Amino acid sequence: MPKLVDHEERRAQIIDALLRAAADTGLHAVTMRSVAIEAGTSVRLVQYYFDTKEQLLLAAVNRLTARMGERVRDRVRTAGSSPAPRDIVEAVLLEAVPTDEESRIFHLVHTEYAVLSITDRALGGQRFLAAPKEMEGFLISQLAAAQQAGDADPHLDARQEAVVLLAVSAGLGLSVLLGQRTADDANAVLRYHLGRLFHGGGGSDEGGKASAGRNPAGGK
Amino acid sequence: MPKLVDHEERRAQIIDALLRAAADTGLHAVTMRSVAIEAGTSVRLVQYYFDTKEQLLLAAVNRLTARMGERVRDRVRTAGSSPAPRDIVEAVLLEAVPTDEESRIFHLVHTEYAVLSITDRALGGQRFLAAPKEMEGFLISQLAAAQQAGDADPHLDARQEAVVLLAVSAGLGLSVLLGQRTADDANAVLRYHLGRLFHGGGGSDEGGKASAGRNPAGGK
DNA sequence: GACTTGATGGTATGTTTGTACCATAAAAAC
DNA sequence: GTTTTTATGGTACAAACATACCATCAAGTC
Repeated sequence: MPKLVDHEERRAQIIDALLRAAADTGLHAVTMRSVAIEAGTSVRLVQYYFDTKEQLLLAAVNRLTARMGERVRDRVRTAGSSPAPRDIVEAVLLEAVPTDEESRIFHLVHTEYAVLSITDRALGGQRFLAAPKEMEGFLISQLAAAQQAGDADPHLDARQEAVVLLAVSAGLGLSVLLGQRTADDANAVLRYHLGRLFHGGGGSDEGGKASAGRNPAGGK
Repeated sequence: MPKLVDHEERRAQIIDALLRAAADTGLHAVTMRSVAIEAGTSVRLVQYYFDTKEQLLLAAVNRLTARMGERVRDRVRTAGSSPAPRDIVEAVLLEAVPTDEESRIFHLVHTEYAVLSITDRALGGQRFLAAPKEMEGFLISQLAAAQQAGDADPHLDARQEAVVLLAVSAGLGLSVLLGQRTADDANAVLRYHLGRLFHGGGGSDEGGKASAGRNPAGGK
């Protein structure tokens, strides 16, 4: 087997093993051994490609944030042929709600890293600041565009609405991870909120309040 | 010193030491030794009062959720002489935004526990489900009351708005913990959102959009 | 005053962790 | 065909951890 090997590919395999292990037992319980076992190799190999555990964890979080960015950009790109701001915003924010198993692993480990970064200053303390700020600016511009197109109330404060949107998205995503809500319900609520924000010109799911979903909470 | 000692008080002291340690170095890095040092005693004493580490962590999360409930009820109680639903809702939701150091410790460790509970099923997997469900019901009833009093648009879906409120509150609180936002800014955004939900009858901070705060993001 | 009990400290022990070291087989280079 | 990389496995080791065990000192109990 010892052919020449694509290092980047091996590293990616090991990092993916780490992500699975972290999603399964928690990031805090990830060890060199558990990663090696999950990857189906030896501890020595993990050392060979990442030297130290800290570097492995760092490489993993880098891959994670990079792929998170890709995911969001993919959503924007595939938001339809000539998407209205509402469609773009909806697509982007829905990304924060984990649906399939892969996205669940993704967001779970991402959340674990985010919380870890609060106390472990070594772990790129400002790694989780840039992306949200950028996203906030993006949402503001989309809201402003909708206002100018007459698809949103011009009296709204675009910045504060953007912050609210970001918080709703993150809060709903977290609640799904915590098992407090189904992904379907979270999606429905997010769309409901967007329906209150944008009028007219809205995506495939029309009608604002109408999309109450299966109302899993029952009557009261 | 070996007088007779109030066990509950000693346990509370040790748990508080654990909370401080967890807020400082992260819950994952808390050890019997670090708790003992933070509490100013020996490891043996921590064993004496909690036997095993797992029981210590469990006792801590119990104390945490209990005090969280107290905090929310305190907020409701001191929400003014004859509070309108908006005042009550505002008071309750603002509790999720950490302001002083004590509440920061509180919410940080609570968040760490919540994320930990996703993967550690031993840690009362359903411990973080009851409180939010109860809260959701409470918010729904407050919104319904406001609608009947004419302080909120009767066309709104009270349940979905309640879920949005919960998500906004959690999302804003998390963003403050992550250092993405100041507590003041988070409070202002939350009040802005409430201003959009309730009209008339509202709390001390009047005017909806007007409360833009110091706008730390600058122009665009 | 003798004795038991409650509260505490110190230390030993077995396990797990990250990392360093030794070994080797296959390919590449010459 | 020998020699040098490259990729991999196994193992050894010091540190840290949770926990169990031994010791002690001050109160209460009789």
